[in-house]
Amino acid sequence: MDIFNKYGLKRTKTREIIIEKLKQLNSPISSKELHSILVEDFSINLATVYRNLNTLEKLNVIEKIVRQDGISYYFLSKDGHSHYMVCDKCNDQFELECCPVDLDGINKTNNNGFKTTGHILEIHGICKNCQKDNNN
Amino acid sequence: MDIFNKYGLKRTKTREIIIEKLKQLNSPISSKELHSILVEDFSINLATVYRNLNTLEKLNVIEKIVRQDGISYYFLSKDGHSHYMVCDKCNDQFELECCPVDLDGINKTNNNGFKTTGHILEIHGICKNCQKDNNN
DNA sequence: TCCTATTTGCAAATCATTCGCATTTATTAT
DNA sequence: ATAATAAATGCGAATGATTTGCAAATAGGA
Repeated sequence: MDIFNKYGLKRTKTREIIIEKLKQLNSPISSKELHSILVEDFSINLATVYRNLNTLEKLNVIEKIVRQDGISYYFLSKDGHSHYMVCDKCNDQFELECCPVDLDGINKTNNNGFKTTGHILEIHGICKNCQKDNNN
Repeated sequence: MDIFNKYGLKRTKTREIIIEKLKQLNSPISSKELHSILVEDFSINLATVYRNLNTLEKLNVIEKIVRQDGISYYFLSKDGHSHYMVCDKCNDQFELECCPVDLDGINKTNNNGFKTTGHILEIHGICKNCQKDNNN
């Protein structure tokens, strides 16, 4: 029995193409961006994209990160977690090879009884391309 | 000459009380929360709070962080940067003693020409209090 | 004190996201 | 395969945070 069925949800065409596209992209994308890519090939409503991304996130099929622009970005869940470098000029993204956060250290140094469950890290900077293009 | 003057801006009562309150709080706060605290004692418009927080951020007097709830939080700039643990239940915040991100490691491991300028880190978890209160 | 540029208050606009509701569709039992 | 029904979709309206236009108020210099 598949994951949708398990929670009384349906395996719809919309969900398939959303998951498929996220797999292709392999990089966080916003609801609106994803919608505008999908409409090129399918008739699909923006609200439906929002709803499905929310659903898929609850099922842990995808993950969400809210960037500093205040917008939610979604990507297919992977084993372990991932972080990204984001170019401040072109918004291009690069996945980090590994997680550079010292979790043990955090709990040792901050003995305030806080039980950490996760973390959000986002590296900002300028990508290779934008460093040349001094325009913009 | 003070920093406002330097940029052709005025030292208004509003700005003074905003800075004063952020100093007292010493912890990131949203525009709306700040406004609702300030209106208790002063007549001040929400849009004015938004505008001033934006202005102060541009002057680097304060810093902004967009949390996973999609809302902007502001706090007085300090020497060096700071990160916070945020309780997923009560939203209480705790400043980290030090930055647990291995920046050198990042640049060594990810040799993609990206020039890092900064990073956003947010630790999620459950605070001491909310761990007892199994209610909520 | 007067002048002028900056601020403020207020209401309307914007932008991302969510919601209500009627219609369509995926499942499951028949 | 067909009917029954719960979930999904489209569409437009609602929401909530934040911004903006504009007229009135105010700070700081002459």
